[in-house]
Amino acid sequence: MYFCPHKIKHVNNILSDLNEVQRQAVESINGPVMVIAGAGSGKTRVLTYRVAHLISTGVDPFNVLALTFTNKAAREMKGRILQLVGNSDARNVWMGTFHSVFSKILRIDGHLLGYPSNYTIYDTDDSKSLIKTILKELDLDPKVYQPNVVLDRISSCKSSLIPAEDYIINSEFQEQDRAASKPKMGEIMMRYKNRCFKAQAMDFDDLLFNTNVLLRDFPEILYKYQQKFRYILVDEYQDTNFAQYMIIKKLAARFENICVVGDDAQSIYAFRGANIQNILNFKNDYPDLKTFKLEQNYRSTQTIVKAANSIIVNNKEQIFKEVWTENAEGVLIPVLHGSSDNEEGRMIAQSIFETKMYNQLPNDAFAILYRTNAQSRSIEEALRKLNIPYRIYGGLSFYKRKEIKDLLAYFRLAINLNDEEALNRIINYPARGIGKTSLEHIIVKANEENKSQWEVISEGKMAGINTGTLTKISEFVLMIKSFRAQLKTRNAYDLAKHIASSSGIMKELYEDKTPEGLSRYENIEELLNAIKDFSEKEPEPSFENGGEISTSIRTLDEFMQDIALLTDADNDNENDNDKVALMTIHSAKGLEFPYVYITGMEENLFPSMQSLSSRSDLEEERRLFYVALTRARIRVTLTYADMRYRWGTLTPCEPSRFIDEIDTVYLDIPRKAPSAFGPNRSENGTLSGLPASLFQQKNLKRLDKVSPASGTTDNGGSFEPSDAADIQPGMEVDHQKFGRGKVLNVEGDASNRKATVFFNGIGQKQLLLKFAKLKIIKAE
DNA sequence: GTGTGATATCTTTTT
DNA sequence: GATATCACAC
Repeated sequence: MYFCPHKIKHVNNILSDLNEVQRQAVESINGPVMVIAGAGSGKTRVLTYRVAHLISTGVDPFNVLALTFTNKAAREMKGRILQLVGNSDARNVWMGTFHSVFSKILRIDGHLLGYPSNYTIYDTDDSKSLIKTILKELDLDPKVYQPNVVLDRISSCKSSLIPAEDYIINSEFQEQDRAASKPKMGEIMMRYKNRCFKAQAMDFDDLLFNTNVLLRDFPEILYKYQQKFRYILVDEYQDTNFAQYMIIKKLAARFENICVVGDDAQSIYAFRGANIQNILNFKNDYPDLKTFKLEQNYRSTQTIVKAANSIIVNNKEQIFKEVWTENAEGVLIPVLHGSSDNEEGRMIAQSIFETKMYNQLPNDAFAILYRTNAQSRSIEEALRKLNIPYRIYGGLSFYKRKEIKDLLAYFRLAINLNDEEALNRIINYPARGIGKTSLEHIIVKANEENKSQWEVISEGKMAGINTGTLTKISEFVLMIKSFRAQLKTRNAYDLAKHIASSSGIMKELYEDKTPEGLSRYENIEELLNAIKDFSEKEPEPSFENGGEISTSIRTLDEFMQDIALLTDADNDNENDNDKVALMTIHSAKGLEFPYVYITGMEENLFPSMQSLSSRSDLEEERRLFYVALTRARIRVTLTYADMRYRWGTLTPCEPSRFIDEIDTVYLDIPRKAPSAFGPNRSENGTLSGLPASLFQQKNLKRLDKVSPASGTTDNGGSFEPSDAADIQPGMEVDHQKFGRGKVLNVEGDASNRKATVFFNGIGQKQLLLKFAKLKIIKAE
């Protein structure tokens, strides 16, 4: 029923875009497949084409599961597949992060484990705060049992599928904990587990842990999902942990149509339990495995590819492969060196400014990468001084801001009355006279009588609390109950607005006239706007309702499920995207930019101090550097400083060993430190180490095809935009930055006309025609 | 019970 | 430099 001759022709055409190995990997749809994909070798391409190919050969999209690590990757992939298949069937593919897909499974079948379908998801802050409460109850010193360390331990146990019950009786662990003078670790773990369960809450690791339990203990459930997910694809397989490995193995056991894609050289999440052995040993699990190695890099210049290779050979543990490229040799890697972190920032800003002017590039051709989020400040300052617009990815997410979490806690508590962390957060915010001592009474009573805190306060009988406070508590209970009563009847936006004002949060923030208070108020408004958008959006078809689009109202409950696993990187503002990107190297994984700056190339920072003690940690840092280098298409610049503010004081720094590890023939080290503002000339007389001839080299054309960002310089002044009023749906248009695309939709009145355009290889963009320069190529 | 100011600790990296 | 916790005055 999915047979459609037209579609197949379409996909066959696309197959001709692929190189031989890529095509084989896409076409081997039956049986286990492993794709070892070097950086920039078209890994995402293989995955998306594979899904498209599956669908076009008649596989029902409902039977396809594609797992990624970030929401962003999932969304991009989905967009590209929709484009390839040209059919909304593809919407029915289950595509998402491990955590989001498993959380969905648990919403459907978690009742077998005793969880309601609207269980709460605790984020790291909730987990830490619960640990602190437990430490207090057990009268343990938080300096000995640092919440971070405790949580790490809990987390890595769950990632390795070790239940707390096993941990606490395991003599080896007891030994270790005694040696680390943390003998109560097992007890904390048990308590943590029980408290989460009582609160009907799961933390991030529980989503994996419990999914595994579900599939392990309920054969009929396992059977159901095995039947459903006949074709499984896993992205970034090198970053899976043991729990993820076991779940995938179980799901794939029946049909063994499993395709994992990864690059051992880019494994950078061992610190949170990723097990590189999963990819190294994959062939032991599936003897008739087909392995494909993608070694041709289409992204970067020869210099970058070879420099990256010269780094990674320093690692011992890896699958042998040789990444190569046909691209132009390109420019050497400039190494800039400033006297302080502030000067480092200035040099980067200056270099971007010059490169941008010299080559007429947009801001988003540049990315600045760093090891730790704290490094962004000096760079931001320098960019601001030169009026270079930038955008920070990661850092504190919108949903982690205090005011946002406060309001969300009201929603959470209304949805799940047992959500302890939410309750503790808001029972006295805004201040209503229920203080620390009262809360302690409540917690003690709840523990003594083995009740939830909500049960205790809703019964209203508490010794040791004065009657005035009791009244306030019962008012609070009544308020939450009234919110709860409206969950199913009002749409998300109406109810959210109601809660925001009648909880007193709006008033509290409105009265705060400091700049921070103002911005907090605006954030709440932004959240409400997001909920409004959500309320008006069509619900996605889902597995449970057979893909049917439901017509019922969108509730707050649904909104909370939607955002529980979202991170900052997910609210992309499509309209203002011409900005320099600032992010950690970790969050740059999977992305590419024409020009990349890797900053803070200093010992103890990159590689980080903590990694220096063990070889495997150092190797992970080196892989991280490899990832950073291979993000760049045209030029990568390394920077470091002699002095840097750390913990508020100026500390001296040494250049990173990683600079020495790069073969010097690929480096461009200015003989004398360049001045902060003079033109930044290197030895061969080129501006910022960039020969003008770079753009005339014929091989680089190939790069231009992949992403037109740099192609704009080729036809410099010849771009003449068409009149915005002439743009109509169906037209083929050219955009200076995004290249060719098709107009899908146009809306809004003359001054505010907005077009939705699908750009080849980039995806769907919303453009304000007032600003976007589009040239009509074909009028349908 | 609330609010203010002083001080200790901090920094990996993310779902 | 920023945030979380603590001590003390209301």
